[in-house]
Amino acid sequence: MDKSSISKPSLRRLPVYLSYLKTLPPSTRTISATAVAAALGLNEVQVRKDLSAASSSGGRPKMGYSVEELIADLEEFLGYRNTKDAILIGVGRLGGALLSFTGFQACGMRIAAAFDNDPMKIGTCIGGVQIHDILDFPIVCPHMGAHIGILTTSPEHAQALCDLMLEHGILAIWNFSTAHLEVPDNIIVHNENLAVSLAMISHDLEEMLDKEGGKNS
Amino acid sequence: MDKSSISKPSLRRLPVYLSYLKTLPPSTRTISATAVAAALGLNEVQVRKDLSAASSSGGRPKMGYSVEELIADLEEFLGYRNTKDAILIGVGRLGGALLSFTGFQACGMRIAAAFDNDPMKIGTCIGGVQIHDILDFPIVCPHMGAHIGILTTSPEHAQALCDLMLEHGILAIWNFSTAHLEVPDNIIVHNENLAVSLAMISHDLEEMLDKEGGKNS
DNA sequence: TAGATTGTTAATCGATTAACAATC
DNA sequence: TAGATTGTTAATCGATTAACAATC
Repeated sequence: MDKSSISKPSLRRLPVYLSYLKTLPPSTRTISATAVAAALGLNEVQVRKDLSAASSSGGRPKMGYSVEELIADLEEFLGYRNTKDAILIGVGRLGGALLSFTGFQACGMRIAAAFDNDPMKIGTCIGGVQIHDILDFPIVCPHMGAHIGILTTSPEHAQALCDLMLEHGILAIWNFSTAHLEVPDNIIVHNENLAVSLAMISHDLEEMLDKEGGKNS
Repeated sequence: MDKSSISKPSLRRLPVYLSYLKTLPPSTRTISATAVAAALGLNEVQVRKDLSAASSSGGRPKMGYSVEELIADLEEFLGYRNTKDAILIGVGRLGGALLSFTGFQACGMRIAAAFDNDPMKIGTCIGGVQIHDILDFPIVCPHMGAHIGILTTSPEHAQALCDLMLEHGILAIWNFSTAHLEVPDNIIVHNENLAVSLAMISHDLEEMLDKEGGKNS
C-alpha cells in the first residue's frame, strides 16, 4: 500500500492490468495471477508482485483474486478515484484530440480549461472544454486549481509556455512537444515523444527484416 | 554499428539526443558528451556509451563530437533516412491528428493510406493522405507496400482490425487503442497508452504533494 | 489429502555509474 | 606539457526470474 515504494516498471504495468480486468465478462468473479500473466504475456511472479504492491485485499490460494476488488484497488492506487484538474495549452489537431478524448475521465483527470492564441478558436469549446486566450492565462489558470499542464504546442514556444505554467501553480507538465524542457528540481515533466516510439518500432522492424533476410540467404 | 546489440533504454534516448542536437545554433561545430549530458540531465558516461553505440565516426578527445556528423549518424542509425510506409486505421480525432502531423516525415515514416468506415470521411484527404473504405482494405493495402500499421480505433474493434492488418502484410502495429492485442510471436506491437503516462504523472504528483504536506506538519 | 495458487526469499540478469587508462 | 575529453573495464544498483514455503 506504500505508494512511493513501487518501482517505475511496475507502475507502468498497473494500468495495463486494470484495462485487461475491465474487458473480462462480469461473470468472471475471480482470476489468478497465472491467468493474467498468460493473457498479457508476462511473468507470473512479476504480476503477483505488482498486484500485491497495489492491492490491499490480496489474493487467496487456489482461488486467486476477486476481480471486483482488484479493479477497485488498482483504481484507488492509481488515483483514478479522485479528480485531478488539468489545463491544456495549444489547441492544434493533437490538442483538440486530447480535449475530446473521453477516456481521461475514467483515469480521474479533467481538463478544466484550454488556451490558444488563434482568434478563431478562442471562445469556442471542444469536448466541453472552453478555449481561452493565452493572454488571459495568468487570470484564468489560478481559478482552476489545476496542478497538471498539458503542453501541445510547437517546440519553439514550448519552453516559454512551460515557464508561464510554472509561474501560475502548475506542478506537473505533460509535454507532447518534442522540445526538452528546463524546469526546477521539484517540477515533474513527462515527455510524450512520438519520435521515440517510432524509433523503437523502426528499429525492431529493421531487425526483424534483417533476420528474415538472413534466413533466406 | 551493430544495431541489434543496443539496449532498449539506450535506443529510447537516441531520438532525444538527435532533437537536442538539432536545436543547437549552426555555428556550433562540435559538442562534448559532457555538454549533452548536462543539457539533458543525464549521466555523461551513459551519453558517451549511447553515442558510441550509434555513431561510427566517434568523438575526439578535447574536441568532442562533430555535431553535423553526429546528427547524420543518429539519423542513419535510427533509420530516418530510408522511408518506411505505414497505413492507418481509424480516422477519429487522434487518427486525424496523426495524419496531419508533419513530423513523421523527418523520422522517415510516411502514411501511405488511411481507412475508416464513416461514409462522410471516405474519399476525403487529411494531411495529403487519402481515406479509404475499410472494406477495401484487402485490395488497397497490399499495393502500399506498408509494413507498419497505425491503429487508432476504439478498443472494441482493435483486435479484429489488427488481425485484418496482419492478413495483408503488416508486420508492426503501433497501437493507440487501450486494447491488449493478441499477435503471433514474429509480429511487433508497440502500445501507446495515454493511461499509462497519466498514471505515472498522477503518481509522481501525489507523491510530491504528500511530501510537501509532510514538510508543513 | 492433493493440488493449485499465493507471497517471499534468494539468484540471476541487465543497466547505470564509477574508476581509469588513452589521446589529442 | 597539462588538461579536457574520449572510450573501456570494473563495481554497483535495481529489476526480473527462479526456488520454495505457506495456505486454502
